[in-house]
Amino acid sequence: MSPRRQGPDRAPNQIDVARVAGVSAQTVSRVLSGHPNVRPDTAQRVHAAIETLGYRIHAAAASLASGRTRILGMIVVSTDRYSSAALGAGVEKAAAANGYTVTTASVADHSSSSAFIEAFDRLERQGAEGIVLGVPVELDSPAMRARTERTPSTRSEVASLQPDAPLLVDQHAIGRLAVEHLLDLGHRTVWHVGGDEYWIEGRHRREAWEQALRERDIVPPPVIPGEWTPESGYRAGRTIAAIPDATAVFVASDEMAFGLIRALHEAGRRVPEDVSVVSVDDIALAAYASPALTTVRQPFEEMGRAAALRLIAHIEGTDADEVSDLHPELVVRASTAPPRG
Amino acid sequence: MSPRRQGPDRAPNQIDVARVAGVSAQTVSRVLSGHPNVRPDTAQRVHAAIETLGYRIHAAAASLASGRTRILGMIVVSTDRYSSAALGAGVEKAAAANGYTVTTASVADHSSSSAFIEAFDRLERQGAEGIVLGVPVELDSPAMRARTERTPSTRSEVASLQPDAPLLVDQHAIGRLAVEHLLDLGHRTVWHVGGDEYWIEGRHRREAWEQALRERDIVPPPVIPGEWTPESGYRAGRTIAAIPDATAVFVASDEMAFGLIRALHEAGRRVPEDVSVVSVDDIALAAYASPALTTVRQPFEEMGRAAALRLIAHIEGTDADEVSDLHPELVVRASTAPPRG
DNA sequence: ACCAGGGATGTTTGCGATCACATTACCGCA
DNA sequence: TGCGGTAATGTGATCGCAAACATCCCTGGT
Repeated sequence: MSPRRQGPDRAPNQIDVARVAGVSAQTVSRVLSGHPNVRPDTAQRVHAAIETLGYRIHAAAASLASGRTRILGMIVVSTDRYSSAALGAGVEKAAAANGYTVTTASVADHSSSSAFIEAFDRLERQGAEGIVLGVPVELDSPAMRARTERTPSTRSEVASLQPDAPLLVDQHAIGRLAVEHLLDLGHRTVWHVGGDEYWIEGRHRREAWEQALRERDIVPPPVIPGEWTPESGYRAGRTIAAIPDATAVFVASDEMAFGLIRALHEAGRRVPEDVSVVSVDDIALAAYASPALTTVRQPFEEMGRAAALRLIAHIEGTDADEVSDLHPELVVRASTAPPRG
Repeated sequence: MSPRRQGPDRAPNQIDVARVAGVSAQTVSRVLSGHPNVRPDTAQRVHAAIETLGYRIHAAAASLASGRTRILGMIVVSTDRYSSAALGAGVEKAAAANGYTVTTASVADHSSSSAFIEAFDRLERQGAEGIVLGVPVELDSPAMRARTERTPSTRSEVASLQPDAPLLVDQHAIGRLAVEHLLDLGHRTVWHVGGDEYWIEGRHRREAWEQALRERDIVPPPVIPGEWTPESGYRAGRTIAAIPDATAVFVASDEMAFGLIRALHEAGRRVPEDVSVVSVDDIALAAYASPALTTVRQPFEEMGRAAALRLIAHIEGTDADEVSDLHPELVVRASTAPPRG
């Protein structure tokens, strides 16, 4: 793949292999693609020739000829957010297991929609046969619609491109699990520190929180805004600390919970004695916060895996063997307790 | 890139564009590659034709013809470790800024060397013109040597492939910074919770710790082993807690520090009053630990950026404009204090 | 012994772009 | 007016592989 090398030191191709093995190039191709109708001893000779020449298939040539690239694209936010990393690992693993490679394009969080389009185009140019969207994208714009029609895409958190399709991991269930745990402990109401409303997950968690409260005839207090980062959690914590009768908080991510709890401690409110906190994700550090976080676990790697498998099934026209539903799970640790008194 | 489509609905190619614009395909190619000798108005017509047809260049065909792919490979451990994620973001960003795309291969931590080789081969087949190694690989084996000779590679943490080359971020400086901070506070000695010795960073940090102690005529106490994870930090913390006169610890990563501090607290040792802790990385959550972590900051994203730029410079034969040295930096927060008494 | 059928292999063609080289158009200057 | 030189564009060959089609040979049935 290096600039067209001349002379005898250029990379060997199928013709070279064919010559050494004493067969035609087509037979080499057949051996490589696992075609059934090749005599075992011929295949043997071909493999030997491949070995001695150090031949490796030229992916660009193969995909030009076949029209297949076996490339999956992935668009993620360019932060070190834990969730993106784990999700990406899941996608990569599932792709590799199915003979696909993954190429990544990252965009800044809160990017303009044109930045997405550009990332999408870059991946399409590169030949991506399907794209995992690990970012909040408006899929309704004409530009995005044209693209998602052309190459199949999966929002990592959404089961399909149908706007009303169930989420890959039920975000409403997450909110419900958190809120009901707190109410069941005896808290009168639950405050909410939101994720970024720009993200669909953030919106859904808030909606679920509201709904769960309303079902018990509780009027939801105002949402305290956040944006996933520990810093924003800290700011929200100062707000909460100023509300004397706030005894229970549902915060949209573990990383925000770290900031939140710090702010509460600084204000002299103990967790969980004075304030109970439930968050979402269950990152590796959640168990090592002070106090250890009660949180709703999301199986990120599984989610990435599921997204990739779904895409691949779509690409290859096979039925997506129904990916086992991915259920969020409440992990009770030390940041929640019944209210005092 | 979808399976060879027939008929009039196939994707438009340069010939189609040429026809619409009333020029030859070669001229279209020239316009696309920014060749200087094209009249502005013809370029205009070509662009218009591209727009109306929705033409997009076919990367596989282009790279087959040109011998260039502008693909960078990246091998990372398939964990959700913060450092890998941030590093990857840096690589991606720098690559995109230079017209390269990044394809990723992940391997499990502690993989066999054959797993690396396989990942490397996958990336080479895909056409990677250079590979960023975000993993600890033995580069000395014949198999790896053959590969790194063929396609340029950069260990993300190493300045070059020379075994004795300076590290991209001076790992020895990290250890020195940490140890000297603690000694300057008045501690008699410093214990060390190691990162994984399988990783070169882990080894270097330990060496620097030993050396810094010896320079002040202190005999290093035994190393307490770890493996980057918070869990291993917790285990190490129980060990430390059992050592009555341990007042200062240098732990090889922030994530381990969370576990370590938890274990110390459970054993009734306060941080920093009884034990001071310095770690490495300065992840986003470090400031929100209890207590906030004193740590040696590594600029992960910059490191990724630097690795990518260095590779690209190598590929294109231009001189690597000397990447500004990446200096680790001690961030003093609340986990360190002078020893009592 | 002959033919049908299919397994094993070879030959030809084309994927979409770029490269090297050929050609044409145009300019300035003697 | 004619000539050289450069800018602008076109033509054919080629990259490495796989699809489609063609060929050959062997086997088994009658």
